[in-house]
Amino acid sequence: MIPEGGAPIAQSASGNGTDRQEASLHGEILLRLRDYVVEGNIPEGARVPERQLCEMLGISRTPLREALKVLAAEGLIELLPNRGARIRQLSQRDLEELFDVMAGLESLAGRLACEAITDEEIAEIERLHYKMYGHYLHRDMHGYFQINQRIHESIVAAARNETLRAAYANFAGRIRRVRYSANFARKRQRWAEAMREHEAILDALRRRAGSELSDILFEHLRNKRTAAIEHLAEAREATAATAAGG
Amino acid sequence: MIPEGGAPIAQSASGNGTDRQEASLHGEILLRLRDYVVEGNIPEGARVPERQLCEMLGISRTPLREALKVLAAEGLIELLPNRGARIRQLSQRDLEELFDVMAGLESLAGRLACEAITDEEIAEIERLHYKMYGHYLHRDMHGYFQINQRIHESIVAAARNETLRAAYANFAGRIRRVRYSANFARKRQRWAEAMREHEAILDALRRRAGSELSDILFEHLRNKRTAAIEHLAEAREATAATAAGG
DNA sequence: CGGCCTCATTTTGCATTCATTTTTTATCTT
DNA sequence: AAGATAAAAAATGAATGCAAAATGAGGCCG
Repeated sequence: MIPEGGAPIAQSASGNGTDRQEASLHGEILLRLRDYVVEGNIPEGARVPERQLCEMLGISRTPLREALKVLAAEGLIELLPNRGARIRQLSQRDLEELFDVMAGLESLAGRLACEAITDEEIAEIERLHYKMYGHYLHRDMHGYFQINQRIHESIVAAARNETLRAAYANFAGRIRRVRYSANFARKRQRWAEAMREHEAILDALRRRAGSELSDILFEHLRNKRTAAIEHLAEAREATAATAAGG
Repeated sequence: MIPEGGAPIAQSASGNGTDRQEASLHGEILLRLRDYVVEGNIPEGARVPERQLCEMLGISRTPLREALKVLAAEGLIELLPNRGARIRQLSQRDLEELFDVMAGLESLAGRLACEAITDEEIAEIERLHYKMYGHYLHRDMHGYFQINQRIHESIVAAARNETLRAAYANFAGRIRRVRYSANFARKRQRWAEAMREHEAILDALRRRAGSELSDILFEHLRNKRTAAIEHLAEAREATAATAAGG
């Protein structure tokens, strides 16, 4: 007997760019669960009872468990033996490591992009850059961040390396929930720096200076990391205090 | 009823460095299957009937299928809908991409290593380097390759980034079977070049010149890639000819 | 004689069931 | 009353059963 209360399955969710394997229940479930987790719909460290998810998704435990195993392999959740699944709690160290790996991958993407990028693609990135500059001038954080992400994705796409793109998407998914909250909210100085770095990125890209671009991208992401970690540490302290204080 | 003909389960195989999750049947199966595939015990593109694997491993299909899903997520096998698992056939393009990603990760590892590596670790790598040089002088390919791999692993270890190490191990596993056969068998010139590059790597490492080391490592791996792809293309042509010719 | 269609067999996908382990709760002891 | 203990409830891990899809064989038609 299949419970019918849950959400419909068919609507393939719009995703984070990782591999899509449609049409098989567990594949569909995987996509939906991944997005669900990545979007941050479940609090960190929270237990995820299988039964509940089954009802929510309207399926039996078998395909669900298969999907959970994959998500665990991707690093999104933790699977404690005999104790079920938990949303993976990222320690500060984990985040530092993830940011560094992302930096390495983008650095690589920039280097490869210089070998293959077309003038049209560069023009498109320039267009995004100036649009982003507009958001910066208007202090529109949300718009800025969105375009910023598109620029970085464009660079990864220009690398013409599907394996790299998939790996990048995977790591991006792991830190996505943190990344959203890890902007230089009030740090205007850092924001200005980031803009300058982006100009340098564009410049190196125009000149197809792969090695140089690689360096700039790494440093850029490194600075992002520092800002994000600081921000997150403050946020966690705050929530810890709230939790403790009542 | 559990068939008892198969191999015993308990012996945790020595592995490729990816995450270990012992003690749960599917975890044990995952380790064994991964090693089994990585070692190249199954020909490329071959179908792997679940039933047969179940008998071989002495388990039911449920944990096996969970393990297969994970291996597919890791990129070691392919899971065609309703058509079962195949050992993933790596196209030449796939290999190029994989080598580039490996190059990027090692490049990153070198950069990070320069920030944290101790004098003792450098000394250890130097020791390996000279040992490798000995193998080079004696034209001992196998010994050379083994030490070479240990050097690269040492650099990754020195990066002090567990996330990076796991990703590196994953990608290394995917191309392991190819890598073994992808040496500069008769190309003595390339071998000499590789030795020179290794000296440059050591030099940059001693000076903790992260950005420079990053460049050198990338180029080093890039050259390796070229050699490997060429070698593999020849090998595939040969086997194709053999298969066609009878 | 070769290509196509139909049917039997095999294999995969999923649900259900059984066995263990964990977690909770109620009771008992100190 | 607090802690420990044991039984009950719930959740996980694995196996089995059933339906659907794919593969292969055999016959039919051109």
